[in-house]
Amino acid sequence: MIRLYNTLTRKKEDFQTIEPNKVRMYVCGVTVYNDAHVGHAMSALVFDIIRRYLEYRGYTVRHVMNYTDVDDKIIARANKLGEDPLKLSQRYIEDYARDLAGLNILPATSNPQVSKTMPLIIKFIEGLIQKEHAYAAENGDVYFRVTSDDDYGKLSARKLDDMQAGSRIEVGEQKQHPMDFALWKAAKPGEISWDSPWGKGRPGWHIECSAMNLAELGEQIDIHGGGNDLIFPHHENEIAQSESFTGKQFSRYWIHNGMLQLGGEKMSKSLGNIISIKEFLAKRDADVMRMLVLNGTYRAPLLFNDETLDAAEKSVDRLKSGLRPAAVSASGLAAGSASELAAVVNSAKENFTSVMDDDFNTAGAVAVLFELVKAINTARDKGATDDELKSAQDQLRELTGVLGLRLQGRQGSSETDKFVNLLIEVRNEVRKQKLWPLSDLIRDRLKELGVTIEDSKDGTTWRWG
RNA sequence: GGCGUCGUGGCCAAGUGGUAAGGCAAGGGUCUGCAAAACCCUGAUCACGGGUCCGAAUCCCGUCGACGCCUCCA
Repeated sequence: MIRLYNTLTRKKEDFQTIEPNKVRMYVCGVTVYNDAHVGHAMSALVFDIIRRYLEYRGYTVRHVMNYTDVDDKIIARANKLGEDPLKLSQRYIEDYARDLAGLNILPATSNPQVSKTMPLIIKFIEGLIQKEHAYAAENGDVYFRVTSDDDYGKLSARKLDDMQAGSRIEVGEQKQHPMDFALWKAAKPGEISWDSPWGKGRPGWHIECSAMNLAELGEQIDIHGGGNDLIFPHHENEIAQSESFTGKQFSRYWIHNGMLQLGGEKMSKSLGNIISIKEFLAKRDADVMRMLVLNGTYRAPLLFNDETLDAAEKSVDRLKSGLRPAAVSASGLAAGSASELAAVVNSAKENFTSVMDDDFNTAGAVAVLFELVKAINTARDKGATDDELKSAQDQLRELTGVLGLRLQGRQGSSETDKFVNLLIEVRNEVRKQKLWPLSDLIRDRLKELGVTIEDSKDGTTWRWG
């Protein structure tokens, strides 16, 4: 039984899907107006890991991630660049998809866009007006009436009375209550707009997700996810809209990831302390970012700096060490050692599942994998053959795969490998003659070229990386 | 100010009632011409102060501190 922490109840709960063995999961995507940063990567990774694990546990996951392609910032950027806003956002949608692929994140089952959901959004708003949960203002804006929703504030644990102090009304807004929020915004001159019963305009931020949820997954979903900075107001307002519209519970479980921290602060576009996914991938392997996330708790803040990244990189290397082939001199394991290895392999899967079932405890899961690595390496040191290592290494590959780690070493071409082998051969001759300075020179120079040499009493091995 | 999350060894970080997983770093050792890798060994009583309990890092109260939200935001 999987248990997960539900923001709605602030407790861990048993995971029960609406339909047996099927999961309807909606995760808030990004607003596409410039390069996505590693904070977005964290969120995408968290839900990729959750999705992979649910699939590993036998669920069919319908994973929807939206793109907000109509928005103030997109319009502002497009105006600045003299570009059509929808073309601009389309460009960044493709760009983000590439970033995610670079991070080995599985494509969502579906990626709806606001600009392609207009008829349903308008229908949704009309429905809310009919039920008196919303009202059109004279200027063509439409607002959601928060006082019409009895349990408004339940997700973020706020009460309307407590919130009014901090709220504000922009010039030109015609709200009946300060906390009312826009479902539809009347177009300003020159802005991209769509026709509606309230005149030309475009949707507010929150309504799109409610509408796309309905279109893609139906009235009720199992999991709704996103960064914890979306709890209020975005997700709170989504609940208000959807539940007021359908009269049913919207999402059973709400999962929120913590924020990536850069220098003690949340990384965000508005703070400007940004490292883009592209910049990251130019310097480090995708596995490093994933390991950074895996080593922590998805709900907690995640420290992103050279120190934590270096450690993550070393951790990835360590996992890879378990996949190395048998020693050159491997002559087979003694019976006792073979059964020790078998015992760890047998318990690994069970332990892995048991910790992951507990609210996706990836840090615990990684610890299980390190135990497996240690057992494999110990067996190799004791003379295990490739054959004897196989089932353990298969297990390691399977479980790291569930977490989305690739553990690929750098590859050379068969051409370059020939030359490396030649150099190793020459070096071995040099070593026989005990010409150590020359031998070490070859090793050092190859290291600079990305080839690591390891000598043992039984021979020399090498690898890229 | 309000609401929320959290405070575990040098760093990252599991564990949420029965005497503290794992990774990184550091030190010692085996192996090695040297190195690297791998393996073995070495370290914390869990922010602080009260309380509940036979027993608490784990529950309750308080203090201090950090972060997030309350405005766009993964």
